[in-house]
Amino acid sequence: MFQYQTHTLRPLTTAHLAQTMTLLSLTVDELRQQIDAELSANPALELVDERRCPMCHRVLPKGGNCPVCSTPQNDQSLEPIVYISPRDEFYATGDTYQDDYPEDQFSSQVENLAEYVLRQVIPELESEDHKLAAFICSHFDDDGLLTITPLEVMRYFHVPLDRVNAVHNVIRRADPIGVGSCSTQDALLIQLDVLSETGMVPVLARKIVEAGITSMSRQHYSDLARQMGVTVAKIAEAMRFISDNLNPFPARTHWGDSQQVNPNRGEVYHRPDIIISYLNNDPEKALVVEIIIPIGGYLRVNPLYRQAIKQTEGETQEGLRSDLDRAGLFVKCLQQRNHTIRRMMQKLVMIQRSFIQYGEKSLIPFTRAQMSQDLEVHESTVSRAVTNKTVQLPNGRIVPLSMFFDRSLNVRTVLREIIAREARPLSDSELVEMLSREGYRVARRTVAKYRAMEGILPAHLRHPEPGYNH
DNA sequence: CTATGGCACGGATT
DNA sequence: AATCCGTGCCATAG
Repeated sequence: MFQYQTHTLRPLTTAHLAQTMTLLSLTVDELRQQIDAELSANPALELVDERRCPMCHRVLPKGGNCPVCSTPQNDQSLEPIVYISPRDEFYATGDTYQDDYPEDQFSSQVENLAEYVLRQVIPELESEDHKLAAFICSHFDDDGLLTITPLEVMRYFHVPLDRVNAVHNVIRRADPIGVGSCSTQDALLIQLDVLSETGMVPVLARKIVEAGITSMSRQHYSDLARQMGVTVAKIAEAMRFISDNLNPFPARTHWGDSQQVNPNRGEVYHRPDIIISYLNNDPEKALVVEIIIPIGGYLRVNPLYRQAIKQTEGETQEGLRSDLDRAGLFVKCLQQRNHTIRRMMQKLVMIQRSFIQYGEKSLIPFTRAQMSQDLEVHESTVSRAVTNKTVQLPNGRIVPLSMFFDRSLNVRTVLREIIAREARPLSDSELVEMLSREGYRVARRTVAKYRAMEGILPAHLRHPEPGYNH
């Protein structure tokens, strides 16, 4: 946890840097925590409940749009509009954020998942088990897996392990099935259990999951085949079932209702830190980039406080001044953070416009290092600004910001397309040929790696029969 | 003999 | 300084 040195009187430049860097790397949720903490700790800091139009900076009427800018001018310029957007509501999938439970009961990021699961299981449990359930639910990680063990829960509450396990099992069968499992393997097993209650589950699928989570994820089909004593094709079939019906990370399917059709990695389901859209929703128009700060209104140093300081003396004044300095520093750091991100997004959006508009195929390989040169900041600054942040694209997808810096995503996408429309299974070396024809020069070995990344089987295991072809 | 995966190396990236 | 990524070489399966 981030803590202030309690009595730094003047904002040293090192403190500046340290804090700005810290703030820079925070996601909206974490930033929210920081701001809340700072607000309650420091009386000199004030949250002004007033919004200004991001375009023209006029004060907005409550809940309304800017009378001047709400219908943006017929702006033909494609220059992206980048602005800081103060908002505190939950907007990820358009639904409103509900909070039936006191906020600080759970930790920030998985708060909604925790509540969602808890709400389901509460009715099924005896009331003395509620606290167990709440405790377990508050220890989900981002993927919906448990960060603690049942044993720890047992020790914490001094209750029999059986009871913990009973509660635990109820939770794991709740909606994102497998949520709260201790490992990906556990999650898969529970999902198999639940599935087998309703429909058919290939025996082989279960055996694979039980046996080799490691060789499974790396697609060692032949190893598995030998181990199980069946043909490789059978294994492939079972794996298909697994990847179609099971999910090792329960939380990920659940929040992605908009696009469940993307089993490939890359999707993230948190509230985004940045939202990109088209002006007037028109793909021909400029891009609008909102950088979210998780408060309504804006922060400033309380002017009354500044006056009060002049009327006091001695010790009290020292105390007040320290608060004042800290508040000023905080606001300044926040501004700096926003400024850096704003500049970065401005650049990024201009470079990756085609990616945003036309999809992964058009992603231009671009590194953080190049970005840092363009922006004339240190590489680590860019790095911090990028990691852990997520972006909502105009089509509604929420992806990690780091995707904008993926060196091979475009090639992988083209590769996927080639394979999708291939008439017969092409070997890796043939794929190299196809790719180079489209202008992508990669080694044979690399194609194999990309295939693995995309979860595509090797040529001799791809069905030549009428599956799907365009 | 061909296709593919493992290991490891070097250079780029973070 | 640590990590990631593309690639070459070699072993193995078919």
